[in-house]
Amino acid sequence: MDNREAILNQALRLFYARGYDAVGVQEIVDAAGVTKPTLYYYFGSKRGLLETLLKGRCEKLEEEMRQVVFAGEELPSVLYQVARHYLDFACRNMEFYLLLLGLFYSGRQSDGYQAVSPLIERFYQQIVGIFERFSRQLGNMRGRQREFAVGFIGVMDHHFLMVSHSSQGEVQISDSQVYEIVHQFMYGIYT
Amino acid sequence: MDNREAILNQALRLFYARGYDAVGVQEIVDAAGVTKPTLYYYFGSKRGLLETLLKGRCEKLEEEMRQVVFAGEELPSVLYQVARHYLDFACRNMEFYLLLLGLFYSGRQSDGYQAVSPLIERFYQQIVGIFERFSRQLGNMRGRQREFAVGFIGVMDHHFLMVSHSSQGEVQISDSQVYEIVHQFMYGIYT
DNA sequence: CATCTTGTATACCGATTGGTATAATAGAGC
DNA sequence: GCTCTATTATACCAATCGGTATACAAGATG
Repeated sequence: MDNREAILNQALRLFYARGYDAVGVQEIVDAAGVTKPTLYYYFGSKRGLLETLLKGRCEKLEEEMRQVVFAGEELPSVLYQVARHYLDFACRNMEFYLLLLGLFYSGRQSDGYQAVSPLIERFYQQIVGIFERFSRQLGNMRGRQREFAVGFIGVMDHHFLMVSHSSQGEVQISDSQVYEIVHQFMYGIYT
Repeated sequence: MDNREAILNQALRLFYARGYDAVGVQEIVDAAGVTKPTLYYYFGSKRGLLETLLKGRCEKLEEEMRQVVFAGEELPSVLYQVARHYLDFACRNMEFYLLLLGLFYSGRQSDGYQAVSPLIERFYQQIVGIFERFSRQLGNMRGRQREFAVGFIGVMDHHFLMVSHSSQGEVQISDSQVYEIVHQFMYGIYT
């Protein structure tokens, strides 16, 4: 059972660094110190390995988010808490999070996109739910809840990507940075 | 010389659909109706093909942007024009643009990221330049020009990605959508 | 002890990978 | 006609691809 974890960890590391398609099964099992049949015993296929990897960690993110999405009576405070926890998760699971983003931005006929797309959609629904819950406070939204969610997640993702690009190793995002990101989203750049 | 173009076109189509690493050289030349030595004659390697492909189209984007970045005396009108032209380019070159995004979001040790990263950085500098030029109008920016650029591009990219996901074939972004994106970026969601 | 399930390794499969050595073809300049 | 250069095809390379047939070891259960 320890081997299973080792395979998942090494697969994450390698997929993140060089991409799902560029990494061979042989390389993964070598790094994990096992042989191919062991990998295929646990995951059935390379695609199955990817799906197991994504699903497990995505459920953790979704779980963490569930506890924050409904905490707060005011939209700004909810958005701030969501951003704080979301970016915290991204920093704590940097490799996984960047892998997720990369797969989501890859070609739609690729294995990676097809595996990640339904998981991302679930997360989007959580954020859309926030804007629906506070739609009274925002005046006439004209059904723009999803656009707001897209904008909000887009800003967070892109910021995290750029921060992680300009620093090697551990990534940190301070409270004040989170505040600025959310503030800019809510009130624009003309503060 | 016609074969060269055919190879570039088919490579773009296939890389976009299934990813750079997942597409073999053989498949590209088959689709283009040529043979492998022809591809290697023109581009030297698979990586060289990708770089030629990216460089050629990126120069077109950069050229188009140069004509807009300095047009206008007010920040809002410049941002609106930039967004309009940028998203126009993205719509007109959907496959190329999504390939670009996908490569930029992929692992840093991958061929794709390494080929695309310097090209994207040049584009970022163009946008950073806008916020530097209008820094007087924005009050104390505290060196946040790059953060604004990151936020601006992030919003546009993410919106385009979501629009292209939810529609197949030709993608269009109306003037009013562009207006909303830029408006939300400048003034936030509390309009 | 015998059996059954779980997990792992050796050794292999056909297909495909990126890339190339060699030669043929074609058009241009002399 | 001759040669030079640009372009293309045939046929091949070693290496790697994802995946598997078979056997073997270990622990639990009867």
